[in-house]
Amino acid sequence: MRISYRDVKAEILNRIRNNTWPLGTNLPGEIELAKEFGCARATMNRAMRDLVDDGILERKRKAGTKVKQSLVRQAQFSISIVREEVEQSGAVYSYSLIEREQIPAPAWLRERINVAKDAPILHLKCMHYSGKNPYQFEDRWINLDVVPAAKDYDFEEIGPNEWLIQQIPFTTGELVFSATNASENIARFLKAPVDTALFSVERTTWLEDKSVTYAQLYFARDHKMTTSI
Amino acid sequence: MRISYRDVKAEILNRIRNNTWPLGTNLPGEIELAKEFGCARATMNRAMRDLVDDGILERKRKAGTKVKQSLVRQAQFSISIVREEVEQSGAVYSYSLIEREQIPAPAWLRERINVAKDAPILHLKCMHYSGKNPYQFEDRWINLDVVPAAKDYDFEEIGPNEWLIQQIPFTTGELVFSATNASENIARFLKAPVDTALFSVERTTWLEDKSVTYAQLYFARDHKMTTSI
DNA sequence: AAGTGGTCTAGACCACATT
DNA sequence: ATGTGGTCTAGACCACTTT
Repeated sequence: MRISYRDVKAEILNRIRNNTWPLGTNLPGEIELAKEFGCARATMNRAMRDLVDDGILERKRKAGTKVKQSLVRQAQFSISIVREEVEQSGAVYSYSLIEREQIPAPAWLRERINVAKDAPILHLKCMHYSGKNPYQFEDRWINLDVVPAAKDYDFEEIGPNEWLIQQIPFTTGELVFSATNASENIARFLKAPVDTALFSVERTTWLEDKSVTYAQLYFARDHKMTTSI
Repeated sequence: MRISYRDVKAEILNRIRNNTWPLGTNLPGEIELAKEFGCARATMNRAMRDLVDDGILERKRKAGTKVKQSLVRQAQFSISIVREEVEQSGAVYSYSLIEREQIPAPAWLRERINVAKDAPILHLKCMHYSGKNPYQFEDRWINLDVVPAAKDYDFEEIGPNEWLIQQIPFTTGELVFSATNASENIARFLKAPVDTALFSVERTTWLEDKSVTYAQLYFARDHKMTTSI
């Protein structure tokens, strides 16, 4: 049988496991290994590139390939829109807009995202429900200089999260996960006692180099985010 | 100039952006597209496989390639060992073992991980520090049937997290992120008021189909976990 | 200047899923 | 049975890094 890049990956992992190639080892070059494994160089190359993605190997031109000193696992999870999150759990999703105001960018926001002084900002507060239970409280700020269409959209039916993804799907961003004690206000919306520990996410989004939106998301008590590694 | 798979990716993304290929569209086959783009089929293939990894396209043999209906972004972050996390922030890492006991697996643990009744378990409590500040409290349970070597290791110098990665680097597992109100006990260790919202992680680890370890990790108050997408 | 990985090509055959 | 993606090969040239 021909050698598959999967076979090559498996064998390389084996050699690392059984200490033929301990952590930190420099491996032979692609051409040499390909010859030893009896496969084409392209096959060896794909296997090794895959292992770089998996966080197992490091490669540098001229320097060669080595086994990473510490094998950090790559955890991965997908960020979907809230509605899909809820519906995937089998519950009925509903949404409600709490507040909508257009204001100049406050100072604290200008420290977080790159907007001009007095740039027009749309500030929205809304709730997402899973069945009858509160699921997430969303506090969102949209840069109207970048997304002027938001000015004319009422956000009564569709949440800003879902609307924005439809409008400008190709953005980069940052996610910050943390834990927050529920304020009186948020506690009321999420039907939890004040000071309850809430899982929260801050999300910042850019389009090219322009700041699109900043959002603080507070999940209902006991919310868990799971990922396999 | 020759067409690179990066060029192909960029152009495909452009066509999705400008609605040449709206969400959900079925794309032409590889051979046809490769001809149109003026590149080899292998190049087109690599570009498209990359876009599948990026969560943009879906491919099925015979059925063909289509733009995903909803573009869920893949957030990725690497799980390193605590010491490296701390040292990467520029602080000095230190560690201390609080408690070490060997007991039969309690019932609640047997519900979480797959261990035999009365299987010997090593239970460890420890603290990780960033400089003089508490960084993480770790409550860990190790299955001695799978990792018998832990029986003879004292964990005074090296934490179970780091030790386990050295011993059995190739494991699979699950991570569960949540927020917890600090118990009296944990609050003391993390030098935070009782009920402070703490970012916490549960980690379950398997080797093949055998349960290796279960850990509850509580980070110091205001801890943030960041990832770019 | 030289060595190593990065990528492209053209062609071939395989594997899976649908018809 | 057929069409589409999945992968392997052999060969070539390029690009980055270090010497």
